[in-house]
Amino acid sequence: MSSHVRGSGKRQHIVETAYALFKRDGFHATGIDRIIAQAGVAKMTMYRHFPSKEELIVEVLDWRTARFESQLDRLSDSAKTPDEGIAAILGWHERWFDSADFHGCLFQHALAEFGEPDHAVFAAVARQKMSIQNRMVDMLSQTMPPVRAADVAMILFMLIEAATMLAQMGQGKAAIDNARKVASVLLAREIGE
Amino acid sequence: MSSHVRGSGKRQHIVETAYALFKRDGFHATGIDRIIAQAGVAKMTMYRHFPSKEELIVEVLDWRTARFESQLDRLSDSAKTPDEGIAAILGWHERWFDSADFHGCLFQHALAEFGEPDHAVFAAVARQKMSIQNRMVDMLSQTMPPVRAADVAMILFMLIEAATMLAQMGQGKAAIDNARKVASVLLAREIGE
DNA sequence: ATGAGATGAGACAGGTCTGTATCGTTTAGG
DNA sequence: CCTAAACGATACAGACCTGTCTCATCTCAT
Repeated sequence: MSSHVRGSGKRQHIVETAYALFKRDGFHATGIDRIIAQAGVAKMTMYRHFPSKEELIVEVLDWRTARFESQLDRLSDSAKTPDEGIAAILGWHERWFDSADFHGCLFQHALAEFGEPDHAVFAAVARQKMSIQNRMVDMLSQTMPPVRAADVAMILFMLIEAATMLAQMGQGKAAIDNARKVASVLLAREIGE
Repeated sequence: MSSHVRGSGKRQHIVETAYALFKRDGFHATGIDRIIAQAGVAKMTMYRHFPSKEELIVEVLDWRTARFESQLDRLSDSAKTPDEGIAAILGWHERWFDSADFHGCLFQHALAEFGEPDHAVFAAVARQKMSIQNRMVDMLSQTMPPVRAADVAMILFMLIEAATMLAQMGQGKAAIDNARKVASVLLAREIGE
């Protein structure tokens, strides 16, 4: 009764259910049994789609990366200048911090639980973090030399990542405000040499 | 032969052994059996000192906070100006990133695995993060008004936290360099209003 | 040296974990 | 309608988890 999800929609349903549980409880703390129970799916159905829990985690992270990218793509369309683009990204994060079930950055959490550099989950995290960083480099390269764009992008990236962590500790508003102050300086004047 | 650790030194030995394992493998992924085996200690010895694994985790975090604080205290003694103090903290982190068994920030990892705000581990993380932040506020208050010192301290704190995470992804050097660039601007000129 | 506390060693309980196997049922496409 | 694939339900294996319990041994201060 509850679900007429069919075709390959079952696979996606498992991914999104696992995402919600991983986000709230963590990866090691979330068992396969809880995922399939929450998804209303047989265990073998999950193991036919994903060869292991680890592969499911990678799939969840990559799906989340794609969704995040498409959301930022929509924001970029309505931003003409780099300043507007950066402001849009900061605004997106500020709204995210206030969303109902915000539990910090899933990729930061994945990095914490799977910190070995040759782990598949580590690679998925690196993909997402480089993706957002490259996005800002591209935006900033419109109005500044590429070397400086890389520095400014990394600084903004660092502030956003830290703001996400601080948001989990109840200081998201102040963190975003301070990130904006630094951004305005970085985008207006020179820094470094 | 391996151990003549005795008295209440056994408790401390368990804490430091658990610290090394938690740091490398994470909290949920590290079982009690591995901790006591690595420490060369009976299971009941551990459970007489710590009522539960969760309390052991809190103890490990608080001990690590104290050690971190005493290290920074020594650095503060040889720093006259806020600029020197901030530079010393950044330098400490830069050396930390290059240390042999660097695996990122244990407190960030704890926050990832125990993200519920009313959890004892969460509180231990918050203590450490506020501690380093307050330390910088105190340093900066020597040469700037307290409101601005709070903002600058938070920005520097954010850059340091993000640099620690980036160091785990192999970008620690560039991250610290960029943190230094922002610090020099924050300490020299005005920001915000 | 003697009694009290700390410890070592290991069995044990009860639960959960990942992953596999089996079998009956449902669904979808030709 | 009919066949082949997908799915649900469940039992199962083997390992690991946290935490408790017992008992022999060791250490140390008095």
